[in-house]
Amino acid sequence: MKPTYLEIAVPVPLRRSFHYLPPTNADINELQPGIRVEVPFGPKKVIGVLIKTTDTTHLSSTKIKPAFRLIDQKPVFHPTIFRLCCWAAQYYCHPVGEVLSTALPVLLRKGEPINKPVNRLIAKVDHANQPGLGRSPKQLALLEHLLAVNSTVASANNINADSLHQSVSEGLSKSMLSQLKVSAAVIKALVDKGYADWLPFVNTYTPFNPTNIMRQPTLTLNDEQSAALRTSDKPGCHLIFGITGSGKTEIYLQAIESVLRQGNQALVLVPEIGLTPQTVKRFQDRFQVNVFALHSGLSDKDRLLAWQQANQGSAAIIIGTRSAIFTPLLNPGLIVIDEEHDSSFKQQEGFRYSARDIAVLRGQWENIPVILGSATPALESYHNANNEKYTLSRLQQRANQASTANYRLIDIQHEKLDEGFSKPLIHLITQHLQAQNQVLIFLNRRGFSPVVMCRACGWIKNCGQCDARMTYHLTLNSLICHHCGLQSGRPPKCEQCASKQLIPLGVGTQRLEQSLLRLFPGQRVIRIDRDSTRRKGAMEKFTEEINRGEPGILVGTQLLAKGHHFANVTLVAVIDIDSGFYSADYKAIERMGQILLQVGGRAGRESKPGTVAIQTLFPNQPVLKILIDQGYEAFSRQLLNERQAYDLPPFAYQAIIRAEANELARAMTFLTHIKQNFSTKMTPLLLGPVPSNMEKRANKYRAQLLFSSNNRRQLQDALHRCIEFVETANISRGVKWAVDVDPIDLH
DNA sequence: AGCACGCCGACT
DNA sequence: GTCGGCGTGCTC
Repeated sequence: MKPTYLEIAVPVPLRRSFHYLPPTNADINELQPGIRVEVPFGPKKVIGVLIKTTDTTHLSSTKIKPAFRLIDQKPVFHPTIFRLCCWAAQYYCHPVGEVLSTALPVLLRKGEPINKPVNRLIAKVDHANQPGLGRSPKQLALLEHLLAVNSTVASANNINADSLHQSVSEGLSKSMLSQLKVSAAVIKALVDKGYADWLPFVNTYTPFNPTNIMRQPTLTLNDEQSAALRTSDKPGCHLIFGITGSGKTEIYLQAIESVLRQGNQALVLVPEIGLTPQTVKRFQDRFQVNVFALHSGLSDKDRLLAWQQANQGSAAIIIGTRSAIFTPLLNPGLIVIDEEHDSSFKQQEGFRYSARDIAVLRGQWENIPVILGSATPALESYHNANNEKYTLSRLQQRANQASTANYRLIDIQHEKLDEGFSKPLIHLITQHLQAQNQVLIFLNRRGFSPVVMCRACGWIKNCGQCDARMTYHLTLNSLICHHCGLQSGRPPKCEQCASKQLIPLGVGTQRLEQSLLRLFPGQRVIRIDRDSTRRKGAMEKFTEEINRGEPGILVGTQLLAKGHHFANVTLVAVIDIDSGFYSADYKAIERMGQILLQVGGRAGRESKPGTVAIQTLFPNQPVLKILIDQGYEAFSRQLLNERQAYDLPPFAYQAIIRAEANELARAMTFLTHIKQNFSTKMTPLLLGPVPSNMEKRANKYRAQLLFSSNNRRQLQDALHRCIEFVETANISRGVKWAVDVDPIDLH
């Protein structure tokens, strides 16, 4: 018999697999792709994944080592997830070992068994009427509990560890006992009397029961919502383009409801902003099933538990951020991507995948519907809907009868600004406050001022490690670089001419907060940005205070635009929209439009009409006018026309090879080598290399080479050839390089 | 990515 | 004379 070799993906950034001999005592039937294998790798032991077995190898038999052991009997990867990972490794040009690794919960990555037996206290008698318990009420109660747990029905709303969901007829684990507040002494006494004992127990989960899934009744949908729900219930991808407040979540809920009724599971992806607590709560309030929210505070153990229950069909709904797209589902029924335009669905480092795009593919492979929802869809999604790759449902009414906000541009070309505020805006704010309403001030720039300048000679404090100015932070009385985190004290004098006249130029949220307190004495001002909400629970405290509804002013960055609803805000003021117009990045305008509508959507909920006031130097800017006069769809069409004219995505496919080094020349030379090696000049187009927008960042010089083509296949071929070249030709000394397919920012 | 091997400066 | 700096190269 020919020897069989194992082709193993090892979690290292190497774009190739490694051959091993099977462990000496391996059962040939267990060699299925997707099992974990512990192997020697250099001087270490690592956990790899079996890609496949093969009868041939290019290696001499002296080089091949035997694997230590097979960790799994059955593949730890659900077939679809395994296939998705292999596809993603290819598509995103990322080492397959690292891709597989990101798709697994941390504990499984480390080689934990999928089902680790846990010791449980189990009754050793079949009734509680035992001698010696008459004077021990607590022991008797415990024994009765151990015998009675059979009939216990797990509460569905609790998403904590192993205390529930499984049938508890087989005893109680340590954590369950401590939740029941049973003392160690009582347990010990019962064990000593021989009525109970600790035995290893393997958790298994059974698919949830699809009867009696509702906790709250379904709401009535309006015509638009009903149409959208009907459209979205078939396999395929469905875009729900609904203005803020149009009731997208209710459609998700009802789509999920019909999936659950068939005994199938739903996977919901949300942006990275605190998992939008209100959304999660609505799911848990509606359904009487296992809802797992994969938030950042979860322990590795809880994460594995959720993964297992999803994998075994007992979790009915899984809500998570980007990486949750790799959660296996026994009975997949639906994938929902909420706020699908959100950039957090694209990982921005390492394995740069788009969870949204992977979701669409996963839906195809599992033959289930995928619902993408947004008030401001990404241009590529809208484009796909226009091309009938996705269905499109529009929701243009606010479900709760609230009127839509009216937008108003404030021309500040001839206005003298008082710490960022124009006179008309101050007037408007005063009116809304006097009417006992709340006002939201939006500025996407934290800190006090983005520039500190010497009045005498014009010197500006720059970051020593980046090509960037340092931002002055009032609370710390120091300067911080927002790109690398470098912090330095406030300079006492100009470092060029020694003048003491150093002035902060420009406004950030801290400065707005301060001037609001001066302009509107006695008003409460709440600032919400990354600095003020860093503390755990701070955001919750703020939202609670805001929702009490007393008049006041909220000032903050885009944190304010995401996920939170403020019912009493009637005026949203946008301080500086103009930076979107002169950015070098062609996607800046799209993002500007999205953020304008998202933040505008915070105004005028409930019955109070809302106003959105926008300060701008360019009140006649055509795209801005289209957005405000005709809405986001007209705005999207306009941008798509421009993208088409310039052959930009979604009309072309792009990828970037990024390089960073200690000197710019090194990074540039590296990329030039790649380009020169690539003989075909026509397709795909190679642009650059060019230094990145911020050439120097955290003491590294960065450059990039852009690939652009109308043909995805050709783009992929070219990329793979270039990577092959980099890995064989010895040109990457001192250069850190990475591939970004479908980049969302071109910096 | 790790980790080892390997060849040149400041120390008991 | 050694300890250790991180440059380069390999991992089945």
